[in-house]
Amino acid sequence: MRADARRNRQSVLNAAYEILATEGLGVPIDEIARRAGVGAGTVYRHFPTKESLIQAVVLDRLHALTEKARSGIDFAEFFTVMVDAGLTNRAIADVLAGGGYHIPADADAALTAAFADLLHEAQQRGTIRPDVTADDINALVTGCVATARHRGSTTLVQVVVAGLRP
Amino acid sequence: MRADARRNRQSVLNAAYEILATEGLGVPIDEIARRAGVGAGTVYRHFPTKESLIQAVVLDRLHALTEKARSGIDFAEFFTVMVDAGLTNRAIADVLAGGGYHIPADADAALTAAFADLLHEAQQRGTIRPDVTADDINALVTGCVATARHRGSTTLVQVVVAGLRP
DNA sequence: CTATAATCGGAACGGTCGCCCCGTTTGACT
DNA sequence: AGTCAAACGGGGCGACCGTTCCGATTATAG
Repeated sequence: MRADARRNRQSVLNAAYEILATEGLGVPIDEIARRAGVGAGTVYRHFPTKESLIQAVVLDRLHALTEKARSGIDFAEFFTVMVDAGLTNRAIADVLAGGGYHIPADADAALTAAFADLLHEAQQRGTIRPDVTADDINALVTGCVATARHRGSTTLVQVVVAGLRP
Repeated sequence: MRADARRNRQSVLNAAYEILATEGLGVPIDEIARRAGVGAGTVYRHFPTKESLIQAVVLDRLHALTEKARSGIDFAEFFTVMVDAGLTNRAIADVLAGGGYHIPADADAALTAAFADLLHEAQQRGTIRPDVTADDINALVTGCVATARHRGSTTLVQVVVAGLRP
């Protein structure tokens, strides 16, 4: 690959990462291009569709979360990790909320599976109610993120964690 | 007011109510007009903006919820009432989720106040944790609605209600 | 019945956004 | 240095949507 192409690709990724984190999935491609100092056409050469760019930016975040879930972390703590991820990165929050764009099945499934395992383990150990599913948790994360965003506090997390006990 | 005007106004209201309930706030005005059997211009004669039409359709629902909150209902039960409202009427869910359109301050405030009173009372009586706010509950309602929509169950409501106890 | 003013309908406007096209530039290899 | 394919960029297209406009229509008063 040509040097300028590689450079531009990286610029686009950096710009996309920053803007998506602060603005969410709604930003126009043109703005990402402008911030990267390239034309919109260049963005589309490297990422054939907006969805693919979003994936490129978001996937490693999801992988990081998956790893974290696999690291023997306490379930309740992992819950706060996910809320933090959504708070820090608006694109992540949008993705977790199921906001429009499609995430490739394998990555999504990997996170879901790791997450489900963690949940299941906690349920076996008796620290988490047996009747909740990974989907439920996802919704709760989304709710916590939404509240925590428009005022400071994260007391909701404690409420939810308390409710998750048997 | 001319008879046909009144008739059309009612048609628009009916159509808007139905479609907003099933599709949410995202439906184009043209579709509401089509369903009402009128032109888009007619819709705009009666409701100068999409927001005003949405208000006309949604406000009495909010008032109904407010009354319910004032009727001495149990707090936990009221929680499920709100979730049901969001499940039955997608527009309500969108509004509760703070989805874009502006609801006039007085109606919003009335619901918020009634809701806050109910919450406060329950907290005085010791059935609800003292450190949650009405905003928190709203987020939880939204989360519950989201989950309950894309699969059947409403176990989340029980989780949340359990978590809300001191 | 007729005049007239309110009402109607839907084509058209303006703005936004994802995506494509193509004339121009530029990096890399000889 | 010269060549040329790869990469660039930004104008433009098409779709969508809220809103407006205006010629056609129709209800109603006299």
